[in-house]
Amino acid sequence: MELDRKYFEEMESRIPKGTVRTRFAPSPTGYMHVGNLRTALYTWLIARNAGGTFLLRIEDTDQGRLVEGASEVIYRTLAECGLDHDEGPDKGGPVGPYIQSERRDIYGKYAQLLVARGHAYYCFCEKTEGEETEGFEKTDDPCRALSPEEAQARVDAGEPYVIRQKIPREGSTTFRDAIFGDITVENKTLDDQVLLKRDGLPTYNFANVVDDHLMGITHVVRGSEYLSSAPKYDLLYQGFGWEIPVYVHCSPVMRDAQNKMSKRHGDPSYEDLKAQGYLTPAILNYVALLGWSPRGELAEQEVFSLEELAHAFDLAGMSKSPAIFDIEKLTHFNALYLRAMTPEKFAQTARPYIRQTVPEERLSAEEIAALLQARCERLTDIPEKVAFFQTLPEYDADLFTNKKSKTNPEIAKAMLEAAVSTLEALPDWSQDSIHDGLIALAERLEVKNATLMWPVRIAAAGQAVTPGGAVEICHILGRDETLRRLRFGLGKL
RNA sequence: GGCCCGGUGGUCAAGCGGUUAAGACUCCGCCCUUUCACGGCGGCAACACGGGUUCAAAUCCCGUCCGGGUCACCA
Repeated sequence: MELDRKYFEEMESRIPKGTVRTRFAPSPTGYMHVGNLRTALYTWLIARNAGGTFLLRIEDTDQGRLVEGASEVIYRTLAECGLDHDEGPDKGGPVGPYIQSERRDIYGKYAQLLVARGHAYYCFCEKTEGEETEGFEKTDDPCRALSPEEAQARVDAGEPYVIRQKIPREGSTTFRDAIFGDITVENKTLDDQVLLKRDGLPTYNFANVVDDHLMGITHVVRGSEYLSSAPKYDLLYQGFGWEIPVYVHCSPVMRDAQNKMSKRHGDPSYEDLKAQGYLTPAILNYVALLGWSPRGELAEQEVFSLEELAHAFDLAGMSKSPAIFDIEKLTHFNALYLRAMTPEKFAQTARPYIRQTVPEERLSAEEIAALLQARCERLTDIPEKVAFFQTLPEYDADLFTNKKSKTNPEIAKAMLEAAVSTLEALPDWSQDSIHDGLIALAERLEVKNATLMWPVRIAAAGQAVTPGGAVEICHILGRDETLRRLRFGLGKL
């Protein structure tokens, strides 16, 4: 079989040089789990930190696993997160196509090139079904010894075949990882992995090497589960005579000490987290720190915008050990981001959640939001917290008893009666006048503020714990509703 | 099982031969206060184990144990 020199020269000529190029190469499963997102983030950060190029490649090597709309999840997630790519299926670029299923013919040609270079061979053996897992000795594949002419003859005769990598039997291979350093393995522990399958499609490992090279990828970022196949990658690059990229193997994100995060275990995807009321920047911030930490001056900093991350990011800060995903810490970051919003922005964000349980427009979403900002960690906490504004909950009279506020049913009754007449007589219903009126009343009655405020708040809200105090709640409810609720409370005493 | 990687409080995580072993989350206490929260202050809690090397080891070496990954015509 003739090798088409021109083809390879043409492919080579398209490869951009002299800049950092990274790629995020997900399989379109329709599910972006947290580990995936983190890998995408690190990959993006490496490119942006160096002023390089970040590209997206979809690894959809068929295998019947096609999920409708799965690529859209990827595009949407990257866009929402601000991980913009410079090249990709939707953007084009010099080294396309960027979808593996559209690159099929490429792999076959390169597999043949590798055979010609003596680093791969045709194998005509029957498919092995992994039934010999017990025997550790890898018996040499007889096809490895076939002469090129013999192999070619059988191919020409239409015999089915795969193409396998020809791993040297002797010696060892040392590869370098940016995080793990130099790792050496004996070549004899490596197997002659299949490069091109019987159906002519490449295996994942082969497609990756070919694509990464042809796309000019300088930093291969991937999960540490690929660490053990890295020496085979090196041998492949060497076999082709290609420059070996920098490997960046990221340790996994775990759900607990022994299991990775997984859809199967019901661990949340990026979209799930958003649905649970988490903010995108908070998720990114948390996830970035799960496996990377800043050095030097920034070692104490925990809150990072994407821009700040892009500046601060360095490979030296990457962790070698797996990290357990802690939803509580994510929640903490989320609370931080919620509080850091401007009141206007927060109100806008919170409004739909408020309106879930407080549809009545008369009850100001802005005012309710103001009470909420320091008091919620997730947006989804909101509906339940504010429902009492819309509907007075059923409550028991013993709520009026509170030791610290020095109230009991008897005192509460007196306080509510006094509060009702004070509030009725207020010249206007501004927050200030409610506040001043009640404080003055407490003073006049010679009780501590809490003794008056507690029963008022309980009657106004119908529950022991509320966002905001008596004054704010009364103001939001309005005079009529407040008085109605206070009188109703009085009825219980 | 072979090979590879990892192991600092419950979790994330500084540390790079000499530190009272940072910081954050969680939890607990106190202050603030009109409940709760926010904020402030304080506290509990760690170098897996055993040998070396060294004046000196969480840091370097070896072994053990534990955990993970990988050994597919899956990605």
